Amino acid sequence: MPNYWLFKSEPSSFSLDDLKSRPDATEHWDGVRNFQARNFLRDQVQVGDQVLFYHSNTAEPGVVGIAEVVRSGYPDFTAFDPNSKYFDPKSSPERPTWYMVDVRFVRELPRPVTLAELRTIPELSGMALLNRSRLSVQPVREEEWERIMRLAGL
DNA sequence: GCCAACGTTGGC
DNA sequence: GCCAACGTTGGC
Repeated sequence: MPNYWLFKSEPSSFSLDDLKSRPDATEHWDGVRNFQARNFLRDQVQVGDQVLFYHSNTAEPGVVGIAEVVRSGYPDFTAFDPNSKYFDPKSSPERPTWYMVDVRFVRELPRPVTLAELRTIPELSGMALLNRSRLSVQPVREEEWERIMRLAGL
C-alpha cells in the first residue's frame, strides 16, 4: 500500500512540465529546507508512494499532476555545494541536515484542481494544505487522495 | 507588489 | 528557554 503525499513547487522554478521533460521524467526533489518537511522526506516517504504535484505562488495555485517516488530519502547534496542556492554550511556529508527523494512524472490531471476549489470541499477541510499552508511536503490521506482524483476527473 | 502567517535565529 | 526580530512562503 503506497502512502500519499502532496509536494509543492513554484512552477516558475520547477513545474510539472519540467518534471515530465527530464531524462526518464525523473528528478531530485531537492532544496527542502524546513525541518518538518525534511522529517517526512527522510523517514516516511517510500518508493512507490504517490504524490500530488502542487503549483504554488502562481496565478491559479492547485494540484496539477501526479508523480511517483522512485528513490526514498537520502542526503540532499545541494546543501554541500557552496555554489548552490540551497547551500547550507551546517550540513555535511558526514552529518547531513537535509534530505531529498527522487520522483518520476506519472501524469497530468485531466484538469487542475485549484486551491480555491479544494477549500470548498468539506471532506478536505482537514488537509494540511488548508491549515498548515506553508508545509511544502505533507501527507495526504487515502480518502483525500480519492476525492481529489474524482474532482480532477479520474 | 503587498502583506499575513509562521518558521528560524540569536540575544539574553 | 523565552521571545523579539527577521526572513520566507505563498495567496491574493
